[in-house]
Amino acid sequence: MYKTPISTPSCIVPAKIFDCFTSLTKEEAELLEKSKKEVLFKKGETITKQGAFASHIVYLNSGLAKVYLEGNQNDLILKIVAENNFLSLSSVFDGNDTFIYSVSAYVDSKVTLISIDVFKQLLRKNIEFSNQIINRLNANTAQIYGRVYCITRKQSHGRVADIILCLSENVFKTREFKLNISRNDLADLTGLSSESVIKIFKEFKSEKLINVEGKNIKILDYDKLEQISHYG
Amino acid sequence: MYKTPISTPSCIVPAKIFDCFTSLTKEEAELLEKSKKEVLFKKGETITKQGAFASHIVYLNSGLAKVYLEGNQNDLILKIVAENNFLSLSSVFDGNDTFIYSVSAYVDSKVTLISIDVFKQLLRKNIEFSNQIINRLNANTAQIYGRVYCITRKQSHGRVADIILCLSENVFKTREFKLNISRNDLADLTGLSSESVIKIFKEFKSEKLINVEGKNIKILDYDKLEQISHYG
DNA sequence: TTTATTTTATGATATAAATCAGTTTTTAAT
DNA sequence: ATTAAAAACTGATTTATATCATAAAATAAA
Repeated sequence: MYKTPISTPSCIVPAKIFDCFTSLTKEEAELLEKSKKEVLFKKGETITKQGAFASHIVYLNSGLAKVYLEGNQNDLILKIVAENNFLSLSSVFDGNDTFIYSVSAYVDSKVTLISIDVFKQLLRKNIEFSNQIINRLNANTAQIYGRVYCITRKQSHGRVADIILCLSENVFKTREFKLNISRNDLADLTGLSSESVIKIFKEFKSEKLINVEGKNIKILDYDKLEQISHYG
Repeated sequence: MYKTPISTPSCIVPAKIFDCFTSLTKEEAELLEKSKKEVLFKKGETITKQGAFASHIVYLNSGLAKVYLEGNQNDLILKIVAENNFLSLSSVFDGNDTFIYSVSAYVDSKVTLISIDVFKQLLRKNIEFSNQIINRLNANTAQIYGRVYCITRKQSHGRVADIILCLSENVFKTREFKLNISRNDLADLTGLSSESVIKIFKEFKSEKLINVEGKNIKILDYDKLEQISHYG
């Protein structure tokens, strides 16, 4: 029964107004424009594959995706990424030419691929851009630390409550939403088995904390869930 | 029984030759020199405190420290930091003025405190410096992802093997070393209870994988440990 | 519409690891 | 040198959660 030391939402990197590309000069923007490619990924498709050659920086223009580490039987979802966020920023860094995680689309998603060389050029040229990227990397760090804490220190009920709240607040931004994320993904998101997630959903429902009708979720007792998330 | 998808050492950010300060101009170096403070921390002392106001960037000149999230009863060690590395880089980022984790010294350690304002100025002025920091942040990300995987997907024996190997390879850089890290810290490092760590140490000893005499550890069967770490 | 396949659900059982309650050893303090 | 306190160790017990086996819904495909 600990109080969470971190208030950052653990499932997603908060997407404040973030458009680092506005800081580019006309010239730089043109360079980017020339070298980038927009691609549409369908629901369920793999956008980047762990272990594959990381030739591009991937930016999510619209849609919803999961970033995850692949295991043999279960994956571990590191974060959910919403529109206007990078999907593979950490691949920029020197001496790392493979994707350290996989990304796949939850819904149809529009993605921009930017050549790593061009991206590095921009980082080298434009200090404002570079600083915004630093901020983004740091936001990522805060998010992942929150997640590490959640998964390693909270027990099952707390983790499930955490994810429900995080999805509500940061992804769907309403207390009643259609969860286009499977129970199995919720398991990968909480580090639990899917059976455990389902059982806890049922418990939460019988305790009138949430209402679950198939994929539709409605949060009934926000405060209680928050309590479970913090002390669970 | 999965094969680890990530080969990054999970307990520490690999400390290659890394001295971002060499990229500073004379002028910038002077600015840094004027504003920085060197402080000596004794073994066990707290260097930064989670939740406290983050007024400085902290750089570890010499010594050994742990970066950890505080829980109510158990902490979670995010990483071990060796000399010539930053202890609190993620505090630079805009909109975050508190330390998101605590840092304490394992051995007597020399630390440089750099004003965040000056640090941000340097980031804004010197693009080479800024890029080196980006690299460092990305190395941190790779490390923490490795750790997340280790803690959430491996079971006890694999986690302990992982930590023994990581300490040997990356911290002490020899197969026989004096472990100035308590069993309790090993627990915080593996996400296990200290009793479990002790029992697994004992098992590894009886299986002749390691030799443990109090604080002295010697790795006897490196390959087997690696196997346990990967498939555990 | 029917069939096949995937996802969700449920209860019983197994098990990994925590907790507990001690003892012994080591380290620190007087 | 003696005492106090902290860390390390040990075995017994408990518990949280995974696994297993199987059924019911819900989607997708034919």
